[in-house]
Amino acid sequence: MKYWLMKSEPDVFSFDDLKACKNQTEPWDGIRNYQARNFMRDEMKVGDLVLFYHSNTKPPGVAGIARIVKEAYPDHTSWDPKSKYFDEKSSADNPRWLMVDVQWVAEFPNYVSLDDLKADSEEGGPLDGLLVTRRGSRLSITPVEEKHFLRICELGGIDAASL
DNA sequence: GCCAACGTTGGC
DNA sequence: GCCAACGTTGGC
Repeated sequence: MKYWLMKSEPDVFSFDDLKACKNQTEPWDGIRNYQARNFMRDEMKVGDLVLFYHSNTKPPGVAGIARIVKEAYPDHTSWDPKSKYFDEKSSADNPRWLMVDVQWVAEFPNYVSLDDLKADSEEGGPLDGLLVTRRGSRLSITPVEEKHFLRICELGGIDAASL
């Protein structure tokens, strides 16, 4: 099993929004970055756990845990001219973009802010090497090492063994 | 709202 | 295949 961090702007789609979805599950559409797409296509499996990160908000940080419940399949918004995610180079016959289905799992009792993450990301710290705290990191889907995932659960106040 | 960092596009 | 121009992300 792998671990991931996925960014979403809460004004667009928040962790609470995911909880309110039918079956607490929603397709993660709109990914238009090849590196992120390739992670979904090549590495994401059902059962992988996801840190749900709120970007472009105050403060940015991890709101809780989600889970991959459906592996990569074509993102239909990419060939819908009415969608803001429309890409004229994508079609149903030859889809360029993919999405996965994500299910809400548990909210962190303690929101883990970006400052909290940074505080542990210094050299030799428990989150040393975490991609999201690297300068200039803009990738919306990043892999997370197991030890980092466990530490962030600890900061969030959730026993990872209970997931 | 600013802007640094990074990705994509397209002319050559 | 290079790289300048442009667009986007996302913290601040």
